[in-house]
Amino acid sequence: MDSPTDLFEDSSPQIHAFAPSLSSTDLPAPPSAGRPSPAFRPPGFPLIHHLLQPGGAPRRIGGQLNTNLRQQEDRNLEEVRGEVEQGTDGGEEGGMEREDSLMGFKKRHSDAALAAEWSQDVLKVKRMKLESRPKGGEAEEGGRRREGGREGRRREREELKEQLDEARERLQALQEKVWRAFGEKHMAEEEEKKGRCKNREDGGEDAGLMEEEEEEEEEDITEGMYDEEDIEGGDMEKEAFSLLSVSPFDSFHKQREERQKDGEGRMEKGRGLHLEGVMEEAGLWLDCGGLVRGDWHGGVEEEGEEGGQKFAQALKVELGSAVARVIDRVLRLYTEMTDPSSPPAAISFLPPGNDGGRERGVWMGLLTQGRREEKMRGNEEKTGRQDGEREKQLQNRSSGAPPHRSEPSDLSMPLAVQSKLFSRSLHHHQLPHLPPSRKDYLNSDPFLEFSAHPSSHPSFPPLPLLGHLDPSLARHAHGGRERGMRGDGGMRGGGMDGGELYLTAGGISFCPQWGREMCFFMSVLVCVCVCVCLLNWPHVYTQEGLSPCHLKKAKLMFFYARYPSSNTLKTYFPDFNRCVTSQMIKWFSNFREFFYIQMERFARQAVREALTRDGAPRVSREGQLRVGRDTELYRILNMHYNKSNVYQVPERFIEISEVALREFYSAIWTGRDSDPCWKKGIYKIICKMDSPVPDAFRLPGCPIG
DNA sequence: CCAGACCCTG
DNA sequence: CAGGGTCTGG
Repeated sequence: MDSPTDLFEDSSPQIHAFAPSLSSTDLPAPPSAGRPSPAFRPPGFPLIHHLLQPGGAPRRIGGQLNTNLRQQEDRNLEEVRGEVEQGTDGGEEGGMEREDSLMGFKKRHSDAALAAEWSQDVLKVKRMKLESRPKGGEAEEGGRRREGGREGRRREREELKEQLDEARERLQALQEKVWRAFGEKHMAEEEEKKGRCKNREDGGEDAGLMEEEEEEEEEDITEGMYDEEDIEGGDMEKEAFSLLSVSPFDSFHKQREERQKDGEGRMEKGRGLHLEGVMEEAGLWLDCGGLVRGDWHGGVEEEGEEGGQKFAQALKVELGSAVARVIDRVLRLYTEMTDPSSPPAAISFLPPGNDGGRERGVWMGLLTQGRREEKMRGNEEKTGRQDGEREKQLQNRSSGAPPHRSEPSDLSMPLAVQSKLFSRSLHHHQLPHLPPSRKDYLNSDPFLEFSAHPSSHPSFPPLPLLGHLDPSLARHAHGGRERGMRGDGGMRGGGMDGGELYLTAGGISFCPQWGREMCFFMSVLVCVCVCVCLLNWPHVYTQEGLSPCHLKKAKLMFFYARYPSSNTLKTYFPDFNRCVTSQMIKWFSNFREFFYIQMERFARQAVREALTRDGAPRVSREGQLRVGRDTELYRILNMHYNKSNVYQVPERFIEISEVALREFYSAIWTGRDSDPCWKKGIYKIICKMDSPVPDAFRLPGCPIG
């Protein structure tokens, strides 16, 4: 009735709304396993399916889920597993018709099959999300509309299928547009490019003042791609930032807007001029195929779901714009980097499985070599020395030799871009504006990092930050590269996180058979996957949980509130999201546990002492049953909740501690502790004694030093 | 049935 | 402090 449970009035539906819903140990085998593996079968299918196994995410937070939730996870897993199996068999059959039509639609593009597959994968992603997510919503509603909900979902699913078909068509249209743009822009920009190269040689990007800002941005990209020093510098990181983080998603968390204003302004200007249409298409496509449509058209009345809808809506927008940006970027990369001697992409592309992989590798190598040498000439003229190492690299690349354990090759430029973006996000030490090592970073104060900027609500972080926020990203980066393109796309032990995503991307870029279109699609796919990852595992960017500063603050809050509601927690932790809510609640559970254990211990000790002394407990009671600042009990509590002893323990907490101590003492003395539930009464008393947390705790940062 | 508290263990 | 199991009120 008024058990402590009641104090968490609003927490239940929100805690796990975005928590992993699947177990990491039960990842289905890659659907492609055991099948005749076409040489050109993109790992996209297994990739995206693995990505969709949220269990691959670290379980640290997910582990906070209680038993029932875990059971729910298992159930979801079973259903998703079934879905995956269907997806590989029946799903593909069904997809064949569409694929046929798609092939017919784009006969001249020999990679249309890939396109179809890719879009199928996206559809599967959506389908799987639809299958799994509404279950959470169902649970949240306590089964009230369970029966009706199923029919509703079926309807929704059908509705969605139609929309997905429509989305598919739009995607095709988009692809058409892209191909056209390839050819057209290639021709249109040849002259412009020559001019730019000259400018670069003459001394840099300042010369671009007569160019549109858009062109400057393109300059950044190519510089970053071709110049190792630039890569080490920061251009690529800027690109990574702008590529995925600056987006309409930010309107969801308006606080972020200010911080990103700079980059955004730059981006918005540079974007969407001649490619506006493409982007519109991309956005439209994603809008139509909204990933979790059922969620934001469902129970609006629930507060918890409302947040989910907002999030989903925001993600939808983010996905749309991110994909559009990737397309935009990749497209521009292609068109700009295309050498005059090389035919337009649409023409030069070789069919999948064709032995032209190596050939294409050479071609691409030469393609980039020209630009690279140009760039190097410029640099060497400045530095006045030759760089033999670079020559060697160039030779390797142009010979098509597999760039064993090196930076992603230039064979697949977009993927190389992606990989480098990821790489940069993984190798944090290369980021100039961030601490030199992960350890340092983690030892620093992420709480302050976040809350020092009111704008920095962890909504959708810059991609490069992912590597910082989730150590697992970096941890697996190297090993994964070694593994390269294993059949499972570099999966290890069913684990799946952003790091694995990178590995897969890296693996792709090592495959010489991959054509540019393939890489283009994979780039988009990778982007989508990143977004999906972030949707499913927001804790990936919440620094694998809460920081020591969060802990410190929570402990101090415990002086005031032993049973804070999740609303209270949200109020006092601005950088709070659903994933850390459960952890924070667990913390307070642990705090209470420690508190009551101490109370019981000292109460029992007092009882013992009273009994051994003279059998007259009343005499010693006043002396023993107090928690003055001079007592051992106080010292222990202070040590636990206020280790640094900088904070003045509120008097009220001492009073409450005394109440608790005496209640325990009384219960033990009267033998009520034989009742297995004897503590509940005490809990009830204590939970009514919460006082409001001072406003100082609302301020960002640690409340004290 | 489920979320959350409690309990125990590492 | 985290994780897993159990219990319980709603």
